[in-house]
Amino acid sequence: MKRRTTSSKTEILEVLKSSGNAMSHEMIQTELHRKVDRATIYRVLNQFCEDGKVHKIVGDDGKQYFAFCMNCGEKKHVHSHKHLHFRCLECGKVECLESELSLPLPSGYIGKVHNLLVSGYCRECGSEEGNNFS
Amino acid sequence: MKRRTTSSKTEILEVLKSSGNAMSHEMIQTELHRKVDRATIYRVLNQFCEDGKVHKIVGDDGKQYFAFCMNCGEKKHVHSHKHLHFRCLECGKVECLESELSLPLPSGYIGKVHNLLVSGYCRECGSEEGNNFS
DNA sequence: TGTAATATTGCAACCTTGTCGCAATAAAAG
DNA sequence: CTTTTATTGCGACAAGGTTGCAATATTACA
Repeated sequence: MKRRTTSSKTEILEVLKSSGNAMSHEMIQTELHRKVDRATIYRVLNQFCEDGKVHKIVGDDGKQYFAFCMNCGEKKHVHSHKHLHFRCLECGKVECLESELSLPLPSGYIGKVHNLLVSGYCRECGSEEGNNFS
Repeated sequence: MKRRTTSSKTEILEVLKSSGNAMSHEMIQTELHRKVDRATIYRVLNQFCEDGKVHKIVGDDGKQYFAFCMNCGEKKHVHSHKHLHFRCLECGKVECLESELSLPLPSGYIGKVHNLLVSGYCRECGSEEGNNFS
């Protein structure tokens, strides 16, 4: 299966890049100028994942989020997205945090995929008037 | 809403306790002797979560898993399940790991819920003949 | 440039997970 | 034993994601 360059792919990647955050299929759809089918968006995103252009994180809301990931997208250590993610319960933003964590597994265990997410309130949403989360 | 003790509740909690792992609704259902409705299982599990008897972790498969959590279930620091989880891609087991991690958030960020999961191959599945994961 | 091969798209259909409303049932209090 | 009301089972539903298929668009190659 040789890949072909299409406008869907370039536009979706562009949206992810310029956003800088991890985005759900829905977020991407609303950012696209053209109307692109749901199935197509997923197919494109899964291709990007395979190719290591993008990585996926599953939220505690059960949804899939995809990120171009400024921190590690350029580097070549594809498929080792061992960093923490943060999802804001207020504004919905999902971002990659820089922190490279060490995750001690029991001996004999082999870790393949990392899904590390904290949800809560980001700086903007946590400091808003009226909000009093702790 | 005062809670009532029912056989569904006691049996489901018993299954979770004796398993020791985090279980999906489906895993629980197959362990129950009696037939209990899917909706009931979810309602019971969500009650347990509210009461701090059990905690929930969302897998990178998008499914919800519930654990009695031997490590912290007895202690009183309810709702602070900041530990790592491991899901085996081969046998499906989901377990709570002991490790208490420190998760550095950017300043101003407020973490509420932790969903920390590594998936891969557990000791038994990783060492089986024929398997050559790396 | 024109044509064939095939990757991609849109659409509809489908599956799974999880939730909800409602009537029937069962636990608890008196 | 009766009343109150939490719980259950059933069916229906919504959302997220995947798949099959025919139509379309890219690419390679003559």
